[in-house]
Amino acid sequence: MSIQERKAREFNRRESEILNAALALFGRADWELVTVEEISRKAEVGKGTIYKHFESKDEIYARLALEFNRKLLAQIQQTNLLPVIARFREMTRVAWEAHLSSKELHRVVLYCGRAEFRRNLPARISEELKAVEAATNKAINSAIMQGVEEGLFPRKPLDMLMFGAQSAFWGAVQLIWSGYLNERDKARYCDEITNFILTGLIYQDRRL
Amino acid sequence: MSIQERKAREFNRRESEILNAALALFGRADWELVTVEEISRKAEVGKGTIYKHFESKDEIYARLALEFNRKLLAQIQQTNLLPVIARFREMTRVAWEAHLSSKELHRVVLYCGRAEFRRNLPARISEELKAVEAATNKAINSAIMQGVEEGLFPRKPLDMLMFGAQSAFWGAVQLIWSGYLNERDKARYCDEITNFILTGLIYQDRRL
DNA sequence: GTCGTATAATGACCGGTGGTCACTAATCAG
DNA sequence: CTGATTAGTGACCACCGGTCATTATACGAC
Repeated sequence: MSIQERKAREFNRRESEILNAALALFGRADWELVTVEEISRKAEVGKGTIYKHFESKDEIYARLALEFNRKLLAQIQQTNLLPVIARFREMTRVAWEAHLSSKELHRVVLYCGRAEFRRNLPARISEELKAVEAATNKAINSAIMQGVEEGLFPRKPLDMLMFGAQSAFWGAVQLIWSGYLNERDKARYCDEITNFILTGLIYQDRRL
Repeated sequence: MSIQERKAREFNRRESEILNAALALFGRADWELVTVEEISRKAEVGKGTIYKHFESKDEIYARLALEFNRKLLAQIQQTNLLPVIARFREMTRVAWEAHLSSKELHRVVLYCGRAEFRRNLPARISEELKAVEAATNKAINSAIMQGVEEGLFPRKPLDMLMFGAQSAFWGAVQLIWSGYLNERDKARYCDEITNFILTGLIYQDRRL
C-alpha cells in the first residue's frame, strides 16, 4: 500500500512541522505566553489538528525535550573510548554546547524537568523521557566508575559522586540563561565549570 | 491619628493573611494550579480585595520570595565574623536549611528566579528583589575575598570564583526538590555539596 | 460512475482563569 | 448632616487550553 505509506509520511511530516513551529515561537521573550492557536497558525493548520497529533500542549513541550535528550545521549555515549579526564571534559563540553546553542530548547528542557510538569504528563511520553534520562545517567555513571577504578576519584557511593557534578552543571547552565551573568564569555564559563566539577570529583574527600 | 494607624495596621494584617493563605495553598502537589479565587477564599476575603493589596498574582509570589530572601540575607550576614572555611560552611548550611525546610517557599523562590517572571514584574517589587539579591551577593563576595586574601582561594576574578560555588549550590537544591534523589539523607547531601563547593574553590586552578 | 467507509482536518464552542470596575459601607473632616 | 475618601466586593470580561460535531478527501467494492 504505497499510498497509505505516503499518507503516513505526510502525517509525520505535519507533526514535525507543528513541533518546528512551536520551537520557533518559543524563541520569543514571552515564550510562556505562546498559545496553541498561535502554534497552529504558524504551522498553517487548524487548532483542532494539533490535538490530532498531541494529547495536550504539554506533550508538545515533552516531545521537543525528548528529541533534545536523545541527541545529547547519543553524543555523550560516543565519548566512552576517551581517557577519563578527557571523557569528562568532552561530556561536559557536549552537554554545555547543547544547552547553550539553543535558548528555545534549553527553556523547554528545563520546563519539562519540573516535577509538577512530569506528574501530569501522559504515561507513554513520561516513560520515554525516563528511559532516555536513565540511559544518560548510566553513561555518566560509567564514566565516573572509570575514574574510581583508575584511582582518580575517591571510592564512595556513585550517587554521591554524581550529585556534586550534576548539581554544578545544571546550576551553571541555569545561571547562564537566567541572565545574571555576562553574556560575552560563555566559553570561559564552560571551562570554569568543567574544572570546578573535575576538581570537586578528584579532591572532594581531601582534608580542607 | 490613632484610628488611622489602627486602620493601617489592619490593612497590613490583612495583607499578611493573604500571603499566608497563598503560601499554605502552595504546599499542594499541584500548587501551580492554585487560583486567585482559592487564595481569596482561604484568606476569607473577596477576590477583588486581593487586587487592592497586590497588582497581580505574580506580585504575591514575588512578595513571598522577597520575605524569604530578606530573612536569608540577615542570616548570611551574621556569619561575617567566622574564619573563612567555617563561614562558608555556615553560609551554605543556613541557605540549605532555608530552602529545604519549606517546599512551598523553595518553589516560590525558584518560580520568581526565572527571567520570564522578572520581566513582567511591577518595577517597584522588581527593584526590591534586585536590591536584596545584590546585598546577598555582596555578602558572599566578602566571604570569598576573605578566602582570597588568606591565600586559600586562587587570585582570579571574583565573578568566576562565585560562578562555580553558586552553580553547585543552586543545582543541588533543585536536584533535591525535583525528586530524583533520595529523600532520606538530605543532611548528607548538604555535607557533600558543601565539601564539593569548598574543594572547587580551593583547588580549582590546580593541575589535574 | 457512485455509493459507503474511514479518517485527517477544522473552527465554533465550553469551562475555567487572571484581572477589572461599578458599587457598597464605613469613617472622617468641615 | 454632608461630601469625600477608601477598603471591600463579586458580577463581569477577554482569553486560554481542550472538545467535538461537521466537512473534505480519498479509497475499495460494485
